Amino acid sequence: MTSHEAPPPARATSRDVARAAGVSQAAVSLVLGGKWPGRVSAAKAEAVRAAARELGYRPNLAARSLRTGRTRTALLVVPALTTEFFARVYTGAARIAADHDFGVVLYPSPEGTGPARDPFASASAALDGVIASSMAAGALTALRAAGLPLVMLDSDPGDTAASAAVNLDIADGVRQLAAHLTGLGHRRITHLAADVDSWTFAVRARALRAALAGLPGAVLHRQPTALSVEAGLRAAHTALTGPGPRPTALLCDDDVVAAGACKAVRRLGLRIPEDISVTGFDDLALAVAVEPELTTVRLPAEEFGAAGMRALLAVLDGTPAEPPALPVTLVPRGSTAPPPAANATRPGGR
Amino acid sequence: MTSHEAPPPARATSRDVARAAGVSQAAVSLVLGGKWPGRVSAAKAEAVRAAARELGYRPNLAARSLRTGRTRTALLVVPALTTEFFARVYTGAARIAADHDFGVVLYPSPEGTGPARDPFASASAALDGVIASSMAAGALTALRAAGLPLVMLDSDPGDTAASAAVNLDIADGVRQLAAHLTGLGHRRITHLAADVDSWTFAVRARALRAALAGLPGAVLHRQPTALSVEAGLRAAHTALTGPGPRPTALLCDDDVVAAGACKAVRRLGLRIPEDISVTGFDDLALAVAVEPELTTVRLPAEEFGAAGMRALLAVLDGTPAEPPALPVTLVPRGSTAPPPAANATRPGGR
DNA sequence: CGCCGGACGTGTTACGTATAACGTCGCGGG
DNA sequence: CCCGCGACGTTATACGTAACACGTCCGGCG
Repeated sequence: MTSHEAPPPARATSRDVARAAGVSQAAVSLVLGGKWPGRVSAAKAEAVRAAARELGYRPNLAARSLRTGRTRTALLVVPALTTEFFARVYTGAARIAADHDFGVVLYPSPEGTGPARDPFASASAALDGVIASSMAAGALTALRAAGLPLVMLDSDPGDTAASAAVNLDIADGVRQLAAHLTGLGHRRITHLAADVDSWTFAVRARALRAALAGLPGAVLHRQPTALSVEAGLRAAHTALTGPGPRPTALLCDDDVVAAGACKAVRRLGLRIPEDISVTGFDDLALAVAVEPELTTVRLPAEEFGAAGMRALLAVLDGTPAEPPALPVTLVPRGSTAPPPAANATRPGGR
Repeated sequence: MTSHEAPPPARATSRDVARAAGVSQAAVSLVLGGKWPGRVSAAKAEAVRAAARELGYRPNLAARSLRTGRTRTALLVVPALTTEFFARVYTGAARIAADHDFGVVLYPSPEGTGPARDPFASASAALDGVIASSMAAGALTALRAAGLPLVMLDSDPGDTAASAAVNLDIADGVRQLAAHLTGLGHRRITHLAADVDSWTFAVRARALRAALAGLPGAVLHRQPTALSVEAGLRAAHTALTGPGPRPTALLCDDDVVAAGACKAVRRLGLRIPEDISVTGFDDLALAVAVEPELTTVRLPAEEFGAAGMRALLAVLDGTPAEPPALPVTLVPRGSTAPPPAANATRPGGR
C-alpha cells in the first residue's frame, strides 16, 4: 500500500490522477469510463490506469450520479427479510447486481399496521429501478406512482403497472405435489393456505383445485393460516379435529407452516407419515431440520432474485425480454406416504 | 413496457421550489435543511414548505452528498444473509437508521473461498461508516484500510481497529446454559463447536470451560462442526459413537447445529431429552419447529443490529459512548432433562 | 499545393445542493 | 444624528464527474 502519509486519506480525484499521469481530467474520464475505446492513445491510457492504481483512485459516486442522473442502485421490496426465502432472493439479486456495478438496497415492507414508511425516504438512496415482491402490497402504490422501472416478482400477469415480471412456475409445483399425493392414494386433502392476499398464494389454491378436479372421490378443504410455526399448528389442529372425515394429507403453503402442522399432528397422537402426510413449500433449511424431513417444493429463491435483477437491467438497457417462468421441483422426503386406508397396490412410499 | 415516451416528470429542484415560493434557492435550502432556525421569517418559510409540498420536491441526494461529503449510508457486513440471525440484525439496524435518515446497504461476505470481492465496489455506494460482524473476517482487512468509522459486532475487545464495539453477553449465556445442564445433573458434556475462527465462538468455548472447571466429575469434550443441519448431524454422530463414556448432553453453538444433532441422536435409537439433552443457540424460528422444542439461548438479534447502528451514529456525531454488553436469556424448553443416570434428588425437569 | 478528415487531446460546462460571505433594512443607544 | 447590530435574504461558489465542442497535428488525395 502506498498511501502512507495523509492522515485524512483525502480521496484522490480524477484531477489528481490526471496530474499524476500528465493528462487532462477529461482524458482520465475517457479512459476509465471504458466507453470511447479509441479516444485516447494506448500509451496515455496505460499511464492513466497506472496513476489511478497508484493513487488508489475511486470515482466519487455522488458526483458521477449528479452528472449522469443515474445511481446504479436498485430497490428490492420484500414483505419481511427475516424469512429465509427473501434473504435468498436478495442474495441472488445482489450477486447479479454486483456483476454490473449495481447495488441493491432493501425495503422491508412493514408487515404490521401503521402507515408504510415512505419507501424512498427510507431507502435514503436515489434509485434507478425497483424490484418488488407481490407480497409487499403496502408499499406498491407509492412505488407505482414514482414512475420508476418496476419489475414484479410473482405477480398477476394482468397487472400492467410493471415494466417486467418474473414468475416462478408455482402452478406446476402444485401440480407435481398434487400428483405425488394422489399417486400415493390420498383423496382427502386439506390446504393450509396462507391468509395473505397475494398472487402467488391465489395461484396455489387455483392450481390445486384444478389438479384435483377430475379425480373421483377427491375432497379438498381449505384452512387459512398465517405464516408461522404457531399459526400452522393451530390451523392443522382445526383441520384435523373438525367435523367430517379427517383429511389424510395436509398441503401447506410454506415449510414453516408445515413444521407447525407436524407438531399438531403429533400432539393428536397421530404419526407422520403413516397416519397423516404433510407437505411444505419453499424447501427452506427448516425442511430438513424437522423429523421426518418435509416433502416440499423447492423454489429457486436465489435464481428468482437473480432473474429479477436481470430483468431490471434489461429494462434499463431498453431491451426488456420477457423471461420464461422459472421451474420448480418437487422434493419427496419422509413426510409423505400412502394414507392408512390405502390398499397396498402402490408400494412406493419415499 | 410503459415508460416509452419518457414523460419523466423532471424532478423538481430546489430552484423550482424557490421560484414558486418567490425566494432564492438558498432560502429553500435554509428552510428545508432544518438547521438555522431563525434564519428565514416564518411567513416565507411556510411559503417554501408549501411550494415544496406542491411540487413534490425531493432533494437530489447525489448533489447533497457531493456538497456535504457525507452520504448517510452505512454498510453492514455479515457473513451470510441467508441465516435468519443476520437477517434480523439487518432489520434492527435498518430501523434505527431510518429514524435518522440513514440507509443501510449490505455486504454479504462471500462465505466460500476465492478473493473477497471488493466491498466498496460491490456496495456501489459511498459510505459514511461500516458495521461489521467479526464473523466476516474476509472483508475486514480491506475495510480497516479504508479509514472509515467502523463498529464491530461481537469482536475481541483487544481489537483496536474499531471505532466502537457492540457485544452480546455471550459468556453469560453460556454460563446460564452450563448452570442449567449441571443443575439437571449433567456431567459429561460435548460442545459441538462452530469451526469458525471468530471471537464470538472462541468466547463460548472459554466460558464453557470456565463454568465447568470447578465441578467435580465434569468432563467436557469438543467436537468441531460447520454451521448446518447436516454438519451438526455428522458431528453429533461422531461425538456419540466415539470411544469412552457417552456424553449425556450436547451443547451446540447454533440452533441449526442442534437440529442436526437431534436427528443424529434419534438415528442412534436414543431419545431426547430422556437419554440425551441437546441445547442450541440463537433461538431462531427453527428452535420451536423441531420436536422437542430446543432449549436455547435467545440472542436479541434485532437489538444487536440496532445497537450497532446507534453506536455508529454516535461515532459519527463525535460522541462515542461505549454501550454495555447486551443481555441474553436462557430459554428452557423440551430438549433438556436430567440425564438417565441421575438420581431423582432434583425433580425439576422442564 | 491546398484541403479534408481522422486521430487524439483539452477546455469548458452543467448537474443540484449547502453554506460562506455579503448586503440591506430598521431600530435603539450613545 | 449616526453608528452598529441583529434579523432576514441573496449572491456566489465549490463539490467531482461526464461529455460536448473545439482545437491541433498529420497523412493522403485531388
